[in-house]
Amino acid sequence: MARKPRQARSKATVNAIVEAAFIAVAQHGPAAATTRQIADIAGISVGSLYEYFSNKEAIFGAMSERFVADTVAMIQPRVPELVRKDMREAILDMLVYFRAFLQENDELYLKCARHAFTMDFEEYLEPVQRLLLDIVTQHMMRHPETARVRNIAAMTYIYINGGIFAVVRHLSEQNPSITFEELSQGLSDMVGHYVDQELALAKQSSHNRSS
Amino acid sequence: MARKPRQARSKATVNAIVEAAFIAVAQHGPAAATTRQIADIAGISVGSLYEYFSNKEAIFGAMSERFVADTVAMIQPRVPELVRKDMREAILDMLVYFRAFLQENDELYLKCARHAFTMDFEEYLEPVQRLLLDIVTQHMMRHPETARVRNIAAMTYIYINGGIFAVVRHLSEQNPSITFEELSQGLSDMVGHYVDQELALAKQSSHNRSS
Amino acid sequence: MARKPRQARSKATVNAIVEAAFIAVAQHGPAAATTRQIADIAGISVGSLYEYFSNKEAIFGAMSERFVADTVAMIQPRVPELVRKDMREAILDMLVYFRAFLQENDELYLKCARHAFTMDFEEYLEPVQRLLLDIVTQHMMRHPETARVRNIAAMTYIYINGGIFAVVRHLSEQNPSITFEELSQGLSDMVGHYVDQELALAKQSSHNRSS
Amino acid sequence: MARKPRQARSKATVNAIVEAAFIAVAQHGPAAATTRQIADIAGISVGSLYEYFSNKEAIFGAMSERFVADTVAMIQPRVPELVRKDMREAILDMLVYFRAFLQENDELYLKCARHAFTMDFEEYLEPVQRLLLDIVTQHMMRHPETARVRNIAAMTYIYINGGIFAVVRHLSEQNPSITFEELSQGLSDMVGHYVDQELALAKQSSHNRSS
DNA sequence: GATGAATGAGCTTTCATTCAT
DNA sequence: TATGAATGAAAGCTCATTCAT
Repeated sequence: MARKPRQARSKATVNAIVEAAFIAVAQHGPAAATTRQIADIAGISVGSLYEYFSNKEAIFGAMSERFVADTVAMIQPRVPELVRKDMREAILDMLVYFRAFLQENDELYLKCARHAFTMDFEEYLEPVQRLLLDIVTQHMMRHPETARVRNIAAMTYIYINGGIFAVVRHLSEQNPSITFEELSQGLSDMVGHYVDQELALAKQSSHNRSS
Repeated sequence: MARKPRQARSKATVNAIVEAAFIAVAQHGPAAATTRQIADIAGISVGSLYEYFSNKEAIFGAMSERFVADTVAMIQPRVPELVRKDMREAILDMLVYFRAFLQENDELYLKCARHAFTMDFEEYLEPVQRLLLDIVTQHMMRHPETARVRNIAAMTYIYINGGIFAVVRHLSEQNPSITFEELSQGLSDMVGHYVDQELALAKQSSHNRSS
Repeated sequence: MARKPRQARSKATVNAIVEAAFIAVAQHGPAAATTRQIADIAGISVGSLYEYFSNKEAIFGAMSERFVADTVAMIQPRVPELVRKDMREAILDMLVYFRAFLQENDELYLKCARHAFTMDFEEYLEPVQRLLLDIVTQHMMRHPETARVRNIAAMTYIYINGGIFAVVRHLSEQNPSITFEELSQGLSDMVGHYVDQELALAKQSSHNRSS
Repeated sequence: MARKPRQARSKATVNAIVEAAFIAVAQHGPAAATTRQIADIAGISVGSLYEYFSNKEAIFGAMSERFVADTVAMIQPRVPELVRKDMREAILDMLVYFRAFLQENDELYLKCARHAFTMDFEEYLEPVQRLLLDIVTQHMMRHPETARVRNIAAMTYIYINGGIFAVVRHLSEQNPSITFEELSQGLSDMVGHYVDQELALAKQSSHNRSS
């Protein structure tokens, strides 16, 4: 069982371990990353590693939490700016931010994200989902006309899951068949057009009803 | 004399191994599935297993190929029917087919697909992409007006990657926040609306140009 | 989980492992005896050891069974001879047999027995208890007068537990304060005198009652 | 100035460590009891523990000494009373005292004693032996007729070793085949009858000789 | 070809012991 | 003196791979 060392130094060590774990997983994948590697990269002994985490699984858990926290921290401060923008532009911006985030530190997060779908880290993803739903909600309040769009929940689900996966996959590919600009433009237009079309249909249907 | 029989038996054994591997991976995940388990399920010895595959990795490779081949074999015969249909309906049909495919044999493929994003099976995905692009192309030839839609490559890319992932994830979830019908309707509308909107924009722009 | 190899060779290997375990435990005690040591002594690899036993505990279990089986096998053929003899002589004989048994193979069993009280091998001891009780019963049938002795169960309990322990301890001591002859004579007389006294009391009491 | 207090505190800490060790061993057995546990239970740091004991082994040694000292301290004050009593009664009393001693503090000593036969604590047992021999000697001086009993040393050896072991084993059993009363009565009678029989034989033999 | 017992490197995890603070 | 984080040797156990039969 992991002892609970105090405060300052301990926090730094926990940090170092989690960072080392990201590096090890990026290099070898989660199955092949060993506790020894992680300890070595973190510059500590295996014994110390187990002072801070009760087992390998716990390290992976901390990685997920960290990844999610960093993702949220990256998007959070940009929310006000995003909700003010036009939807297509907001999505494009987010995709660009997301790409930069994944490519930081020699693509550390990107390399891990490739494997992340294996780890049961989906349970940790909830804060990200909540944040994105929050953005959608705020955006809708500022652009009330979009409230008429049907099936918002499904669209958000598709966009979050499919969008994230498509981006991660694209950035991981050696020779992608399309450019990142085409991809992000496509995602942005797919959502944008969908909303426009829904609004057109809504207007038309209300017109029909009133006539 | 008996030259074929030997090859036939070989093929049958290879088949049995790959099927056993699917079962083992579905049960324990790719990292925890052992060669012993696979051999046992296949009803052969570990020694024989290595007669047909040079190592565990090779089995995973064969699984990817098989998965892709089966996917293609499932869609292929329905292509004529699909390209004849309205786009939204065609997509809905494909999603239903895909779901049935993943859920066959006690969700054998679904359970494997959850982990599949780890294995470097993406490189094998190309035949599926080609098939879907082929469907799109054929569809466009039968519905020439859609030829004006821009960015077809990107849309297909997004749809294939995002769509597949969203479906696999959705089917794997215990308590999905949306129903499969909402998901498939969403995916179908997202593409359908996108195309409609593109066509509307195209018409409008050609109108502008001609005036 | 321990595979179950077949027949001949496997039986020999299992034997070798158990014997190696006795040697290792005799040398280092059960807590300090490692699977590596056992495998080395048995002349096999650690991997093989786990082909035959699912874990260290299982090896200890097999040791207990083996020890008990050997003990029974040593006494069993002498039962007819023992039950025919006078009680004191029978006990002396058994103690001499038991000593020889413990001192076989460079005191292999003796060295292990010292630690045996730790391992929960008491549950395996039942066959030995049953055998000794059987001897007592047979003896009583041949010497019907002893049937009047009270508290046979308690005496047997004390003799088995206390006697075995006293002998093991004595043989383990560097400088025992008494000789083995004194010890065995003492045990034999303790039981013999007890029975004689009980019979004397019984006779006297029946005499009193009849008068 | 403050010279004693330091020693006093030292002594108190050593005491706390030994008591903690008893608790840890009772809970987990000697092999599984860790220095960390012992330090935690003692309310000190591992570092301090090594200030007072050079290693784990030394703690076990102190436990043995303490156990023996406590045993002696328990019997010592009752010696005058015991030597005055009839032998059978004296033995019964001692067994009852011993049981109470083992069952004190939620069976702390009993739980440890089960494992004690492993630790080389036998070398420390000598003071107990000396005490019991002393009791026997004093008893004989008060009951001079018993001086004719042969083999006193062997009887004492058997009684101490066999008796202690039988009692510890009995108290540890879930479903003992005999009651504690039967056991203690048996032990007391075994010794009592032995002595009576010896005296009878001695009288008879002296009679024979004188005639 | 088929077998499966044998291998042993290598994994996760524990814990007695040390030593800078 | 007291602390407890750090250490790392060493334990139990697994499993991909080989090879004698």
